[in-house]
Amino acid sequence: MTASRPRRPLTLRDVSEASGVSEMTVSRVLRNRGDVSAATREKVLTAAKMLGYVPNKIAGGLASQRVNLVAVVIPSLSNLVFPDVLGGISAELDDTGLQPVIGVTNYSPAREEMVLYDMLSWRPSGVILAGVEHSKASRAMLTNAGIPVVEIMDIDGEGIDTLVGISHIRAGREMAARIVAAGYRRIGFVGTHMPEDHRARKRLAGFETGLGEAGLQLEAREYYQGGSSLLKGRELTGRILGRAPDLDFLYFSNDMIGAGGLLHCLDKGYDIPGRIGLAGFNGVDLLDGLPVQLATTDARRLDIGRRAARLVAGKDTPPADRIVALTPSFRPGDTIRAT
Amino acid sequence: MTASRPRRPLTLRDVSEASGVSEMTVSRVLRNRGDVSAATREKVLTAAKMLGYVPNKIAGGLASQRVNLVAVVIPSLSNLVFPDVLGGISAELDDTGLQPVIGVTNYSPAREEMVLYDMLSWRPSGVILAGVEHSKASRAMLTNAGIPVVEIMDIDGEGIDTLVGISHIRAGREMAARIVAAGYRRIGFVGTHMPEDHRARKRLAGFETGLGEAGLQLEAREYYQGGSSLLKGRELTGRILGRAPDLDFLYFSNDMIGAGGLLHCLDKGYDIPGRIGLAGFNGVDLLDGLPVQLATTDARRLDIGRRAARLVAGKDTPPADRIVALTPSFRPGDTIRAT
DNA sequence: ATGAAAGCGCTAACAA
DNA sequence: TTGTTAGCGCTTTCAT
Repeated sequence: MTASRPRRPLTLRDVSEASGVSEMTVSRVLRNRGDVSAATREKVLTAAKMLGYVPNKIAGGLASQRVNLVAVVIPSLSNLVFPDVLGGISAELDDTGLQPVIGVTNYSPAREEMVLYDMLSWRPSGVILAGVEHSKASRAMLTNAGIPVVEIMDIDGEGIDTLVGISHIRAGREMAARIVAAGYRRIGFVGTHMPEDHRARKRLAGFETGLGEAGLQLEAREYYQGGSSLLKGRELTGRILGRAPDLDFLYFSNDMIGAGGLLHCLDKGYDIPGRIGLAGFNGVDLLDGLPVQLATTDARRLDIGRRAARLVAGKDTPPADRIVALTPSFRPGDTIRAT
Repeated sequence: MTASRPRRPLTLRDVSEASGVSEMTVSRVLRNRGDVSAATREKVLTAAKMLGYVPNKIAGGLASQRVNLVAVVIPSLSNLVFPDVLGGISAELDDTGLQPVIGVTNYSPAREEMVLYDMLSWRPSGVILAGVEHSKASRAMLTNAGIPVVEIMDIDGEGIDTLVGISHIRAGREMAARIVAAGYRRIGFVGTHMPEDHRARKRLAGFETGLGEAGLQLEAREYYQGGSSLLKGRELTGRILGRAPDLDFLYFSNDMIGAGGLLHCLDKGYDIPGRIGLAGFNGVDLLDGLPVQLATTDARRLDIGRRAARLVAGKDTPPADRIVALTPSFRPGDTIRAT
């Protein structure tokens, strides 16, 4: 038995009248707050359900000065890594009454600023955002918001409040060390050329540092723009090996183009990992079924999401130094010689 | 020059006092509404920026009874298709002042109900949600909300308000017709077993209808649960061909497991598309670099997102029959014999 | 072009 | 256990 189509959205008052109970008590029942007798409770719930009442959180938020939203700001949804992070956040927020609201910046600081402004105007209970590089205005907004702010993915830089992530500089450096230890010497890099993808940039910087520590340097680089796909990985790999045929290792800025590169090398019949070795970054499960498994670094995406969520939810307290540093783990796969 | 850290969030009143202009005029400036002299305008903007004022949309929404949010409800983010849909929505909403808010249901009707309840309690200007199958309560909520409701992806079923999508029944049926026309006769299916993935179910049903019209039927099926990956596609394909080695075609419920199946067949050295043909569904670009291109059907994800967004934004008016039917397009790839 | 008053629908704080 | 009152920060409406 449903009520007929209302022209005006229902309010607490409607439920109050239908149940013969004060608005305040109705409010209490609907929020499970305070003591309400079982009988009243029943009456109210029945009336609310019959009318099809949906509370107005706009009004509720204004009155209580409290909003159960957590702003989550990420650069992209099509980059495979972010859905994983969101999964971790969402899982950990599930039993807290907090709800994530997602904003996408497309790696643009200007857009990030707009998205933040928009989200903060809803007065969320906390903010989780990717990266530590933000415009001055963004930093100011976040500082002034007076709510927990967790910057995720990257811990190389100055945080606003709390950081949760891995060091990409170190991840790049350690990959270089492994590659050198495995005996590779003529090493090339294939990666994105987005100036705003700071994490990719830092990995490369760390990688070059690592090579330098072994007295080596990058022999060739190939950059691309836009999203990553197998096809692009193939093309770029063909190109870099065309220019520098004697490379014996390729480091890719992510698994997707790394896998494309791998397919190119398989196509050409190169001996992997003997003649040439390959490594990507992220640890994307999606690609696990390829004929040969790409070496990579697991970026701990799920854990990053979880830890960040626990912090904004108040389940964890931030460490004294305000940095939660996770350890990326190396996955050898089949594309790098055993040391 | 930034103002010092405020303990209390800033209000219009603060900007009003700092600029010596009434709250009302400040409000007008900040929303570009009504006539305000250039001088006043300047004063207000300066004051607002200096203080770092961020408007309170909670209060604004309550006062104006208008909220610039569009609820977007989808089953999953890790399924590659939804980010594409979101891309279309986001692109089309960009110049409307409307903002998408994403909710994820994990293919659970109960969760969909909760997500909807939650989102509707923020009084959004419209709702876009995937699929036409919803709980009775969900339908009631949406009907009573008094806002545009666009159900996307699927047009096989009864809509609440407006539908934008493709017919999955027809997509399955047409794929069957092509396969039969190409001369394949012993056909198997590999797909998800989620009872709540209605679109996959309908494609299979349409596919079987199509086979039936040619006097054929499925020779074998292999179901799986959970997400799709290359690895899973490999395993299932190995399994189904183990059980039914004489199959000459495999229809997969999506491109990801289809690609896995393809890799398995390449591994085994099967003649593709001679000895065995393969087809997936969706038209996912990500996989374009595989050694052999999988036949598939482009599900028009981006267009679906765009058209849905145009409808909720009022850029388009719904057709008389309230159904925007898009035509999925077949992509032959290399895994199906030429007709 | 600008301002003053009222009130959006709810909840905090207090009273009964 | 239930009810009353005031007011959250903004926008609508009307006045000037």
